[in-house]
Amino acid sequence: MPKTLFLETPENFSFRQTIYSHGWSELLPFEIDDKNWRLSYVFTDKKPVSTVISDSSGNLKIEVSDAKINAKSEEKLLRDIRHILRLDDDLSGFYKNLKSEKRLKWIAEKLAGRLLRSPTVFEDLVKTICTTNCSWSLTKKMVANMVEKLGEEANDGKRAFPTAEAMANVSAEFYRAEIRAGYRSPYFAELAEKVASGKINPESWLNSDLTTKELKKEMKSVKGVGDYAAENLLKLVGRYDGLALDSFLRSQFYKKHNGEKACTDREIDAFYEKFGSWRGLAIWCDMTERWIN
DNA sequence: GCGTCCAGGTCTACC
DNA sequence: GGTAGACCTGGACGC
Repeated sequence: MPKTLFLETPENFSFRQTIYSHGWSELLPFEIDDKNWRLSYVFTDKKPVSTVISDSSGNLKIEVSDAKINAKSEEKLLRDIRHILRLDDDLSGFYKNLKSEKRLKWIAEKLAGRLLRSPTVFEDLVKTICTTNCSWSLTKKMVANMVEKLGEEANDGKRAFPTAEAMANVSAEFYRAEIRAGYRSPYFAELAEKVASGKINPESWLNSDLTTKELKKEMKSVKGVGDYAAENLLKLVGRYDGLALDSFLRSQFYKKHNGEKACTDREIDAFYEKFGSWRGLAIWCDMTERWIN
């Protein structure tokens, strides 16, 4: 039996802009229904909880697969939903920063800029490594394999993203043969072991006292995380000073601002320098303007 | 059917 | 600090 919960959202929040803010909504356990604008996700607590989230007159409607969910788990579930949809993020500084640029005024008007994220930094870290040096279809396949082969099943048959412990229980060869992760396989085995054993704690990156430069260095100490991956993770923990340039962003920039011609990363950097500590969010919104506008 | 290219890059060795 | 070459996979493309 399902159960329905509601969660109040801030005035300057757009459910559609947030769930479609980047590709994360296409990576399991996320599933997006962009005809009815519903987002599904399987959360992990003591046992997996399958949910369908939708916009309901300015509030969030959350359909939970397990009606027996207790008060404590319900509280954690709502806290996780606040986290993934960035309900507590303050983007007023970003919107103010954009006022000087008329062509970007749509960002504040449409309430864009909240980047969907996972309940844990660990999950975002693994998924980010899955985006490196491969097509988007392969990223989806690797993540789907992890969820289907290592994730715990909820009562409706859907599966959660695997825990670090579950990921540490399989070998690099498993990642190569079953997940199809290729050369990334030993990276995942090593990362899972380090997180499961407490040698590294990606969740601490959310509220770290380190400077962005120091935090980026710490992120890059994880095998498989380079400049792009670290800057993407920084965006997901709320720091936007890096552009996280990848082949997608570069090609979009060449098309939109450079007459289809390639240019250097330094030139792209210079183009967004005026947005200061918000430049990473500015370039992402600029390059994805056509996604749902 | 087969070969090549490349995609939401990173690592290592070397200079 | 900068750079060349290697690295898995699988879809797209040309032949």
